[in-house]
Amino acid sequence: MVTIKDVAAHAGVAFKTVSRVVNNDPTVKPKNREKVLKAIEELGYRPNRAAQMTRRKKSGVVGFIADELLRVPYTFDLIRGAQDLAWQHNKELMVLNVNVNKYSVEGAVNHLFEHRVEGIIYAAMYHREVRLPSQFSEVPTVLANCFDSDGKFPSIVPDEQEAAREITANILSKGYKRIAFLNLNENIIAAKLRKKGVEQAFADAKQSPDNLVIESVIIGDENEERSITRKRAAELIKDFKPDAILCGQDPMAVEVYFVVQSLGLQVGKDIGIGSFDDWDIIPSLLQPGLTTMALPHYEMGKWAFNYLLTERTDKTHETARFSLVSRQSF
Amino acid sequence: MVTIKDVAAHAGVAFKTVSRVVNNDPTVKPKNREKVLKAIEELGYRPNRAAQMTRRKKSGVVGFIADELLRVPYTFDLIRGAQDLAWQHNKELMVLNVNVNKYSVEGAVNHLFEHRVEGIIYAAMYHREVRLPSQFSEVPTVLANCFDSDGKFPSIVPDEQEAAREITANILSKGYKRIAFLNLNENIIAAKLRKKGVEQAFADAKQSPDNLVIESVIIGDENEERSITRKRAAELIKDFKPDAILCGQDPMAVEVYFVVQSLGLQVGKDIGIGSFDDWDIIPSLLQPGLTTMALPHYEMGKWAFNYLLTERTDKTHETARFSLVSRQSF
DNA sequence: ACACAAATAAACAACGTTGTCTTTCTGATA
DNA sequence: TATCAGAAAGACAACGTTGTTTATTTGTGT
Repeated sequence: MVTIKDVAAHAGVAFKTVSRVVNNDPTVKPKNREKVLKAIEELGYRPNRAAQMTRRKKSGVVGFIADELLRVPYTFDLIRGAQDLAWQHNKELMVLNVNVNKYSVEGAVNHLFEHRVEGIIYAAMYHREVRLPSQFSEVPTVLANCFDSDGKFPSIVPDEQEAAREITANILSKGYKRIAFLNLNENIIAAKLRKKGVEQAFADAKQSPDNLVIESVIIGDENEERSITRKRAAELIKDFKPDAILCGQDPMAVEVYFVVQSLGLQVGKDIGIGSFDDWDIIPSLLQPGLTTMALPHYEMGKWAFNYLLTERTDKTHETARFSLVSRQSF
Repeated sequence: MVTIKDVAAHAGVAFKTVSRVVNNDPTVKPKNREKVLKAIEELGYRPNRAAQMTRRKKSGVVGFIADELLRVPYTFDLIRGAQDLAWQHNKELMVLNVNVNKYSVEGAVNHLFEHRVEGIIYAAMYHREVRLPSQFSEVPTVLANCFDSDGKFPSIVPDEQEAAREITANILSKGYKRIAFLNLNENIIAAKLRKKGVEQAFADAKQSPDNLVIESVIIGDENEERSITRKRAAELIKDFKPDAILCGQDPMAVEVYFVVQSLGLQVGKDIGIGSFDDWDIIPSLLQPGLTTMALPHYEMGKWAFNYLLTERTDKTHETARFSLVSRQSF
């Protein structure tokens, strides 16, 4: 590979002058700068990042540990958010996938340390509490879509409660009165908080809680879960007679669409449906399109990277707002 | 950060000895090795990758350019495949996302060159022809899920024709006789080849082409496309009366499921449905589960990385086999 | 105890950059 | 024209490692 010295020889200047040109040092005479640029062009010189890093003693690398991520499509937006900002600021984002079976968190952190990362973003696939090995305290670390019990690390998580409140308020404001909320399993944090949000919306709107049913679907065997969802949805429609159903996640809404159709009803007309996630193409695939609260993954990714960038040290615990993606399901 | 010299001082040996220990050089006496390991442990020393790279003149980095990738969930398996192999061989996979609006291919390649990548995998979101800028010839490059017109680069693409033949043969072998194939737009390579595969299966099984209808859905406005799919599916069921429908991709199958249900028919009983892609959770979300040909993205990613690893130079053009994921839709 | 080879360890240079210090230009002023 | 300050360019060291050469230690056979 062509080095700074090759360029210098070709241009007939000292190699330090080439370095100056490459780094936009203004103390290079235009004539020399031109010569150097020409030589760079002709030889196809590109600075060697590894050498720069060793000399500068700065890596410009931020680590991104994706814990069990990427099995759910939209979670990739977390990475995308961080990536976009990294690119803008001329930093490298080193993404490492970890999961229980194959790649350990310890291994990932070691790897990142060898690259002298200037910070680490630790992101979880779903909103949950995490416990990080002590190594993390050696370098600025931010948690995205998760938090640690001690509150030792700054973190950003989706504002579940507000999201649930917002979509419920929205449903109510359209005149729907009786709502069934098919919540996720309540030992998941998101489910706990969303339940509160839904109830809050009811209280705010001064609606009787008699018009609200909240049920949580136990997550166990996936196939079983699906049958249960369909069965419960059918029963609810028959017994409770809701005029709107709120689903814990978009895939659940798909089931409900099928149930509704099989009962000869029409979504958005006979019954309203709302949901959470904005899961890949699912909401727009359904007919009518599913109105859903989009998880703020992209924003969280950006926030996390920005936190590291600005070298903050406060242990803030931020929440990010979902955004309502309106289609025609209610 | 603690360096090799700090460790040496702490252990009371020459810093070169530490280097030897780190690199498993057998010419270190057990006693010294132990001292050094202890010092490493105590000081928390980690080799500096950047320094290693400059000295060794090898980066150990392979670039992965994801062209418009990651908007479709399963395409991530391309990366996963490459990543897994990279990890196994102690290499770095540097993934760069490019797309028309934001990140240019030229920019990505430059970036990779600065890191002195030892090879590049260029992957496309869907099976298609690509035209790469000349820079790529400077470094070993493999194309995954795409190919170049000149055949200058080795490439691996899914075996569309064989996949179509296989699933069609499968459908026929289960006793289905009349098949409607809702193909993708035929100016897409996959659609062209799959059409051949379906016809081949019919010929192989000595079935009359009268029992086969192939239609391609024009991809334009997404919403419009969906209505068209539903409309055509309904018409076909009514007029052509197929006993099985093969869909160009899983999302299309979702539409067909709804149509079938609305006609009071049951998938897998009154009518068989097959598809292509194995798109995220869609196939298992449907009831009954959708039998579909899974794209071999993971395998292609692995193959591409392995090609670079073994330093092959032949310009082979490989195909990767889909795998049939059997559920209950036919 | 001695020579001598083999095993081990140390010293020193090198990788491709950038930081710092020194030297050499350049041009304005007396 | 001589002087001098400031601009520009060069020389040299340094970053943290590994490759190579040289020196030291160790162990063996006499």
